[in-house]
Amino acid sequence: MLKTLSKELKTLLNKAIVAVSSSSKDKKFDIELSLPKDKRFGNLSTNIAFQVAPIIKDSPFNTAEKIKKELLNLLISSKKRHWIESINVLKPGFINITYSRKFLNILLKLIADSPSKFKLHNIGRKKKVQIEFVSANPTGPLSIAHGRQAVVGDAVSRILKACGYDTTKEYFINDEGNQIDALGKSVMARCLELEGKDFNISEDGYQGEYLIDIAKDFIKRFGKASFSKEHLNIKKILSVYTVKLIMDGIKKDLDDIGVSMDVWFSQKKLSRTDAIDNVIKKLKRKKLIYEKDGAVWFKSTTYGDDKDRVIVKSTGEYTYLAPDIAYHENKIKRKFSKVINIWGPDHHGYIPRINAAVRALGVSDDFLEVIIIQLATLYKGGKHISMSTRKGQYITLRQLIHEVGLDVARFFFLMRKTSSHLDFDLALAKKKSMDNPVYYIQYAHARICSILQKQKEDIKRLPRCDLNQLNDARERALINALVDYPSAVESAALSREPYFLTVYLRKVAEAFHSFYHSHRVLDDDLTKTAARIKLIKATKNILHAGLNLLGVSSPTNM
RNA sequence: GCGCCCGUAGCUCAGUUGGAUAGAGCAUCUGCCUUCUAAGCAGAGGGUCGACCGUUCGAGUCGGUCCGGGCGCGCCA
Repeated sequence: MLKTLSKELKTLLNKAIVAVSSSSKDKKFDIELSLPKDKRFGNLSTNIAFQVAPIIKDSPFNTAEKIKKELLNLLISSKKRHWIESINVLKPGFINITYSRKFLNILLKLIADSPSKFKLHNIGRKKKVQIEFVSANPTGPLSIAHGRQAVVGDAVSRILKACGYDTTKEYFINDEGNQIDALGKSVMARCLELEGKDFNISEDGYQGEYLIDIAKDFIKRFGKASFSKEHLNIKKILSVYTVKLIMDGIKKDLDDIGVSMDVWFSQKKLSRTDAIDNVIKKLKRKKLIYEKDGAVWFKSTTYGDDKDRVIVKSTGEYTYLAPDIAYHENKIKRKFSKVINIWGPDHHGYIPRINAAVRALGVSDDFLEVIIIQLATLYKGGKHISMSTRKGQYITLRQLIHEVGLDVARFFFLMRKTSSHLDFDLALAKKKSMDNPVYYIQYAHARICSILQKQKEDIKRLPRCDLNQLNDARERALINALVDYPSAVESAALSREPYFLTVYLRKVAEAFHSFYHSHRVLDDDLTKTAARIKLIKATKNILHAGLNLLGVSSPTNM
């Protein structure tokens, strides 16, 4: 309904502009109807007069007045005229549109009684979108940084799905290569250590203590005797075994933070096919491959990279780029219309080359989208907690979830723009008080549930609901906040920024708490009660839907 | 040196293709629990938007130069 209305308004505005300025007939204006930052400017606002003013050589304010006049005339013959309360022109030249009471009532009833029909704009149209995220090397437990990537990826996926996209969440497992060999060696060293033999973990090895457990586990299952430094086979088996155990751990960590992947894509399996060789051949045919210094190079500069990249080392081994190009070719073959990669900031230098590769494979510029999630740093009461992966001195994602819980962890990870560093204050996250924005929102939901429960017990029958009863400023503010939901979700979807939703939900919760304190829902006046019950049901549905898109629960009592 | 992110209230941050009086939360201060959850509400104070130029009807937002902070620049993955 909201979409129908805004579409209609845009058409009418365009007609109005043509009427105002006969000269601009061929110029099509991209009219934007945005949510004003303050509700006293109405429900929708447009700055179109600023664009038209220079053309008709009049002030923005006068232009706005002229457009408004035309718009009002056009509206008379529109079926949607009853949905508009007023159109106002304000100071510099904004045109503000306010929904009618009737329209708001229709929306409110819809949200309260059949939220599934209060549709989000179907901007996705079932387009296949793949979101690849986390894809952490299986060399250790997930870090806080991975946690943020996981939660953002998951929330973006939920939000896109809600907007009509067909999403696939995917994890690329880097289960072969030098790092995996180093991992095997490190576990081998731990095994030797456990047997009291000589051992050393090399510079590029992994020193995390979690490997000791894996070593113990391995010895328990396969016995001691098999170990000596010469056993290369054992080392291989050990790598495979370790990767599997670590991946199990990673899957569990993701599960614990509410993230489930649709596809686990193994690099090793990809390597077993001819995919990598084939894709290199394909690039060769396009004359994008050459040899230099004994290595094979990909001419990524053709597509905007600042230097060409090695894909086969002089040793004959692939660099990481080779399987990754093959992986992206695989994504293309799977007919996704868009692929979103979510990476940590340490990978941003990698974007031009993978972009070059994807374009070399012949898909359009906007096929691949890379989102860099800035780091999340942990604080405890203002003190920074430093971390180092290799040395294994860090707080893992698992420990964090254990300390603050899934809901808080997820919400905190989503609270900031992905391009901003995130300060995660453990002390704040653990507080069960109003400082904690998660509880603030969940508390609103729980309060509503409690009132609804009481209403069920106390009042048997409510009179017919008249939503015009909701006439106080706070009630109207709450209604206005509720109807912005589709717009908030859409902003989050298009910008791939779930934090829009966290901000929006806070606003709704605030409007509710404020309403709650100035009005009793269960009033002696049962007509008022009936209307307010409808209002809080609608609020509950919006809070629930929004929290759900973030993967945060909506408790019925707290 | 090059590239990316950031610099807005004491702290953590919003500010949607440039737009209306620069906003929240925390912290500080003042009020509010005999009535549906006080994990709450109402209100107050707090700003040279890092600096300087420029673009224009209009700049926190765009461009340039500089200052400050974080990260990345492998035949690692």
